[in-house]
Amino acid sequence: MGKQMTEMLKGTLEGIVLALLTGKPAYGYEITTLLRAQGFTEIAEGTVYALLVRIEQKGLVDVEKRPSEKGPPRKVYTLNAQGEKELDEFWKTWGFLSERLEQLRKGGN
Amino acid sequence: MGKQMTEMLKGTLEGIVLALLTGKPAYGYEITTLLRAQGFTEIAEGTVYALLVRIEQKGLVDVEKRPSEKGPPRKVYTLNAQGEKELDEFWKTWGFLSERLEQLRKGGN
DNA sequence: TTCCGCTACTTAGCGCTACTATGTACTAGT
DNA sequence: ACTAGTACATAGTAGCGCTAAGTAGCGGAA
Repeated sequence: MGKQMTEMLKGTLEGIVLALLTGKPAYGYEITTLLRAQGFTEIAEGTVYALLVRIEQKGLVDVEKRPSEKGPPRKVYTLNAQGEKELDEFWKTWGFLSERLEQLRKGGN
Repeated sequence: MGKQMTEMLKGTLEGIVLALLTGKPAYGYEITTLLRAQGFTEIAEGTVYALLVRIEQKGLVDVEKRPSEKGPPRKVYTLNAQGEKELDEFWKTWGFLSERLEQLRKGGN
Protein backbone atom coordinates (compact mmCIF):
# COMPACT_ATOMS: atom_id res chain seq x y z
CA MET A 1 0.00 0.00 0.00
CA GLY A 2 2.94 2.30 -0.02
CA LYS A 3 5.02 4.21 2.43
CA GLN A 4 2.16 6.20 3.91
CA MET A 5 0.35 3.07 5.01
CA THR A 6 3.54 1.57 6.37
CA GLU A 7 4.04 4.54 8.64
CA MET A 8 0.40 4.75 9.59
CA LEU A 9 0.33 1.09 10.62
CA LYS A 10 2.95 1.78 13.25
CA GLY A 11 1.12 1.59 16.52
CA THR A 12 -2.17 0.55 14.99
CA LEU A 13 -1.18 -2.89 13.73
CA GLU A 14 -0.68 -4.09 17.27
CA GLY A 15 -4.16 -2.92 18.15
CA ILE A 16 -5.60 -4.58 15.07
CA VAL A 17 -4.05 -7.91 15.99
CA LEU A 18 -5.19 -7.63 19.60
CA ALA A 19 -8.68 -6.88 18.33
CA LEU A 20 -8.61 -9.90 16.04
CA LEU A 21 -7.67 -12.00 19.04
CA THR A 22 -10.56 -10.96 21.29
CA GLY A 23 -12.53 -14.04 22.20
CA LYS A 24 -10.95 -15.94 19.38
CA PRO A 25 -7.46 -17.44 19.85
CA ALA A 26 -5.41 -17.73 16.68
CA TYR A 27 -1.94 -18.66 15.46
CA GLY A 28 0.49 -16.59 13.47
CA TYR A 29 -0.12 -17.89 10.02
CA GLU A 30 -3.85 -17.65 10.59
CA ILE A 31 -3.57 -14.05 11.73
CA THR A 32 -1.58 -13.20 8.63
CA THR A 33 -4.24 -14.65 6.35
CA LEU A 34 -6.97 -12.96 8.40
CA LEU A 35 -5.28 -9.61 7.93
CA ARG A 36 -4.91 -10.21 4.21
CA ALA A 37 -8.58 -11.13 3.99
CA GLN A 38 -9.49 -7.86 5.69
CA GLY A 39 -7.74 -5.87 3.02
CA PHE A 40 -4.26 -5.57 4.48
CA THR A 41 -2.91 -7.42 1.49
CA GLU A 42 0.63 -6.20 1.78
CA ILE A 43 1.38 -6.99 5.38
CA ALA A 44 4.66 -8.91 5.40
CA GLU A 45 4.69 -12.27 7.14
CA GLY A 46 7.80 -11.35 9.09
CA THR A 47 6.05 -8.27 10.44
CA VAL A 48 3.29 -10.34 12.01
CA TYR A 49 5.63 -12.84 13.62
CA ALA A 50 7.82 -10.09 15.02
CA LEU A 51 4.73 -8.37 16.42
CA LEU A 52 3.56 -11.60 18.04
CA VAL A 53 6.93 -12.06 19.70
CA ARG A 54 6.62 -8.53 21.01
CA ILE A 55 3.13 -8.83 22.47
CA GLU A 56 4.09 -12.14 24.02
CA GLN A 57 7.11 -10.58 25.71
CA LYS A 58 4.92 -7.73 26.92
CA GLY A 59 2.66 -10.34 28.49
CA LEU A 60 -0.47 -9.40 26.55
CA VAL A 61 -1.15 -12.91 25.32
CA ASP A 62 -0.85 -16.50 26.47
CA VAL A 63 0.77 -18.96 24.12
CA GLU A 64 0.12 -22.63 23.55
CA LYS A 65 1.88 -24.90 21.10
CA ARG A 66 -0.32 -27.25 19.14
CA PRO A 67 0.60 -29.80 16.49
CA SER A 68 -0.62 -29.18 12.97
CA GLU A 69 -1.62 -31.76 10.36
CA LYS A 70 -0.18 -29.65 7.64
CA GLY A 71 3.21 -28.52 8.83
CA PRO A 72 5.24 -27.40 11.82
CA PRO A 73 3.49 -26.94 15.17
CA ARG A 74 1.34 -23.83 15.57
CA LYS A 75 1.73 -21.25 18.26
CA VAL A 76 -1.77 -20.33 19.36
CA TYR A 77 -2.15 -16.90 20.94
CA THR A 78 -4.88 -16.06 23.41
CA LEU A 79 -5.61 -12.56 24.65
CA ASN A 80 -5.28 -12.40 28.44
CA ALA A 81 -6.43 -9.84 30.99
CA GLN A 82 -3.47 -7.57 30.45
CA GLY A 83 -3.98 -7.76 26.72
CA GLU A 84 -7.60 -6.72 27.09
CA LYS A 85 -6.52 -3.78 29.17
CA GLU A 86 -4.01 -2.78 26.52
CA LEU A 87 -6.67 -3.12 23.85
CA ASP A 88 -8.95 -0.87 25.86
CA GLU A 89 -6.28 1.79 25.98
CA PHE A 90 -5.65 1.32 22.30
CA TRP A 91 -9.27 2.05 21.51
CA LYS A 92 -9.16 5.16 23.67
CA THR A 93 -6.03 6.44 21.99
CA TRP A 94 -7.36 5.63 18.57
CA GLY A 95 -10.71 7.20 19.39
CA PHE A 96 -9.04 10.45 20.31
CA LEU A 97 -6.91 10.53 17.17
CA SER A 98 -9.84 9.51 15.02
CA GLU A 99 -12.02 12.30 16.33
CA ARG A 100 -9.35 14.94 15.73
CA LEU A 101 -8.78 13.71 12.19
CA GLU A 102 -12.45 13.52 11.36
CA GLN A 103 -12.81 17.09 12.48
CA LEU A 104 -9.87 18.14 10.34
CA ARG A 105 -11.24 16.31 7.35
CA LYS A 106 -14.48 18.23 7.64
CA GLY A 107 -12.49 21.42 7.42
CA GLY A 108 -12.62 22.22 11.10
CA ASN A 109 -9.13 23.62 11.48
CA MET B 1 -0.17 10.83 25.89
CA GLY B 2 2.10 7.88 26.23
CA LYS B 3 3.86 5.45 24.02
CA GLN B 4 0.77 4.26 22.14
CA MET B 5 0.00 7.74 20.90
CA THR B 6 3.62 8.32 19.95
CA GLU B 7 3.58 5.29 17.70
CA MET B 8 0.16 6.04 16.32
CA LEU B 9 1.18 9.55 15.35
CA LYS B 10 3.82 8.16 13.04
CA GLY B 11 2.52 8.78 9.58
CA THR B 12 -0.56 10.65 10.73
CA LEU B 13 1.16 13.72 12.15
CA GLU B 14 2.37 14.70 8.71
CA GLY B 15 -1.18 14.47 7.40
CA ILE B 16 -2.47 16.51 10.32
CA VAL B 17 0.02 19.28 9.65
CA LEU B 18 -0.73 19.28 5.92
CA ALA B 19 -4.42 19.50 6.77
CA LEU B 20 -3.81 22.43 9.11
CA LEU B 21 -2.00 24.16 6.29
CA THR B 22 -4.79 23.92 3.71
CA GLY B 23 -5.72 27.40 2.64
CA LYS B 24 -4.04 28.84 5.69
CA PRO B 25 -0.25 29.35 5.66
CA ALA B 26 1.44 29.12 9.03
CA TYR B 27 4.87 29.10 10.64
CA GLY B 28 6.40 26.45 12.86
CA TYR B 29 5.78 27.91 16.26
CA GLU B 30 2.21 28.71 15.25
CA ILE B 31 1.65 25.14 14.07
CA THR B 32 2.95 23.80 17.36
CA THR B 33 0.54 25.95 19.35
CA LEU B 34 -2.29 25.05 16.97
CA LEU B 35 -1.64 21.37 17.56
CA ARG B 36 -1.55 21.88 21.31
CA ALA B 37 -4.82 23.78 21.12
CA GLN B 38 -6.38 20.85 19.27
CA GLY B 39 -5.55 18.49 22.08
CA PHE B 40 -2.13 17.27 21.03
CA THR B 41 -0.70 18.74 24.19
CA GLU B 42 2.40 16.61 24.29
CA ILE B 43 3.74 17.10 20.80
CA ALA B 44 7.39 18.02 21.18
CA GLU B 45 8.56 21.22 19.53
CA GLY B 46 11.48 19.47 17.90
CA THR B 47 9.12 16.98 16.31
CA VAL B 48 7.21 19.70 14.50
CA TYR B 49 10.28 21.48 13.20
CA ALA B 50 11.81 18.23 11.99
CA LEU B 51 8.57 17.38 10.23
CA LEU B 52 8.50 20.79 8.56
CA VAL B 53 12.04 20.29 7.28
CA ARG B 54 10.93 16.96 5.86
CA ILE B 55 7.85 18.18 4.05
CA GLU B 56 9.85 21.08 2.68
CA GLN B 57 12.50 18.72 1.32
CA LYS B 58 9.77 16.56 -0.19
CA GLY B 59 8.50 19.67 -1.95
CA LEU B 60 5.04 19.63 -0.40
CA VAL B 61 5.20 23.22 0.82
CA ASP B 62 6.59 26.58 -0.22
CA VAL B 63 8.52 28.55 2.36
CA GLU B 64 8.84 32.26 2.96
CA LYS B 65 10.84 34.01 5.63
CA ARG B 66 9.14 36.89 7.42
CA PRO B 67 10.40 39.12 10.22
CA SER B 68 8.69 38.89 13.59
CA GLU B 69 8.17 41.62 16.18
CA LYS B 70 8.70 39.19 18.97
CA GLY B 71 11.77 37.19 18.07
CA PRO B 72 13.73 35.55 15.29
CA PRO B 73 12.27 35.57 11.76
CA ARG B 74 9.42 33.17 11.06
CA LYS B 75 9.40 30.57 8.35
CA VAL B 76 5.93 30.60 6.84
CA TYR B 77 4.83 27.37 5.15
CA THR B 78 2.26 27.28 2.36
CA LEU B 79 0.77 24.07 0.98
CA ASN B 80 1.47 23.78 -2.76
CA ALA B 81 -0.04 21.57 -5.49
CA GLN B 82 2.15 18.60 -4.65
CA GLY B 83 1.27 18.99 -1.00
CA GLU B 84 -2.42 18.93 -1.80
CA LYS B 85 -1.93 15.77 -3.78
CA GLU B 86 -0.10 14.18 -0.88
CA LEU B 87 -2.86 15.26 1.47
CA ASP B 88 -5.42 13.65 -0.83
CA GLU B 89 -3.55 10.37 -0.68
CA PHE B 90 -3.23 10.72 3.05
CA TRP B 91 -7.00 10.98 3.41
CA LYS B 92 -7.45 7.91 1.23
CA THR B 93 -4.99 5.88 3.24
CA TRP B 94 -6.44 7.06 6.50
CA GLY B 95 -9.96 6.43 5.26
CA PHE B 96 -9.13 2.84 4.50
CA LEU B 97 -7.47 2.26 7.86
CA SER B 98 -10.25 4.06 9.67
CA GLU B 99 -12.94 1.91 8.06
CA ARG B 100 -11.15 -1.31 8.95
CA LEU B 101 -10.68 -0.25 12.52
CA GLU B 102 -14.23 0.95 12.93
CA GLN B 103 -15.41 -2.43 11.73
CA LEU B 104 -13.11 -4.18 14.18
CA ARG B 105 -14.29 -2.00 17.03
CA LYS B 106 -17.85 -3.01 16.32
CA GLY B 107 -16.79 -6.62 16.72
CA GLY B 108 -16.75 -7.40 13.04
CA ASN B 109 -13.76 -9.68 13.02
C1' DT C 1 21.58 46.39 33.53
C1' DT C 2 20.99 41.98 34.49
C1' DC C 3 17.95 38.31 34.39
C1' DC C 4 13.86 35.87 33.22
C1' DG C 5 10.27 34.48 30.12
C1' DC C 6 8.29 34.18 25.76
C1' DT C 7 8.95 33.80 20.89
C1' DA C 8 11.21 31.10 17.08
C1' DC C 9 14.07 27.81 14.91
C1' DT C 10 17.82 23.87 14.71
C1' DT C 11 20.03 19.50 15.35
C1' DA C 12 22.42 15.14 17.18
C1' DG C 13 21.24 10.84 19.02
C1' DC C 14 17.75 7.35 20.66
C1' DG C 15 13.85 3.94 20.61
C1' DC C 16 10.26 1.76 18.36
C1' DT C 17 7.93 -0.41 14.50
C1' DA C 18 7.16 -2.20 9.79
C1' DC C 19 9.67 -4.01 5.79
C1' DT C 20 13.13 -6.85 3.17
C1' DA C 21 15.26 -10.96 2.63
C1' DT C 22 16.42 -15.25 3.85
C1' DG C 23 16.27 -19.47 6.24
C1' DT C 24 14.31 -23.66 8.66
C1' DA C 25 11.00 -27.41 8.86
C1' DC C 26 6.94 -30.39 8.15
C1' DT C 27 3.27 -32.50 5.02
C1' DA C 28 0.88 -33.93 0.83
C1' DG C 29 0.46 -34.42 -4.00
C1' DT C 30 2.55 -35.23 -8.55
C1' DA D 1 12.58 -36.26 -6.16
C1' DC D 2 10.21 -32.05 -6.55
C1' DT D 3 6.91 -28.59 -5.73
C1' DA D 4 3.48 -26.12 -3.23
C1' DG D 5 1.40 -24.97 0.83
C1' DT D 6 1.72 -24.59 5.80
C1' DA D 7 4.18 -22.48 9.78
C1' DC D 8 7.62 -19.98 12.25
C1' DA D 9 12.13 -17.17 12.97
C1' DT D 10 15.46 -13.44 12.50
C1' DA D 11 19.27 -10.21 10.97
C1' DG D 12 19.53 -5.86 8.89
C1' DT D 13 17.32 -1.42 7.08
C1' DA D 14 14.49 2.83 6.91
C1' DG D 15 11.44 6.16 8.75
C1' DC D 16 9.40 8.83 12.32
C1' DG D 17 8.52 10.93 16.81
C1' DC D 18 10.96 12.04 21.18
C1' DT D 19 14.75 13.82 24.22
C1' DA D 20 17.85 17.14 25.10
C1' DA D 21 20.44 20.80 24.25
C1' DG D 22 21.55 24.83 21.85
C1' DT D 23 21.14 29.58 19.24
C1' DA D 24 18.84 33.98 18.87
C1' DG D 25 15.75 38.12 19.45
C1' DC D 26 12.67 40.79 22.24
C1' DG D 27 10.26 42.71 26.36
C1' DG D 28 9.46 43.51 31.19
C1' DA D 29 10.70 42.80 36.11
C1' DA D 30 14.28 42.82 39.68
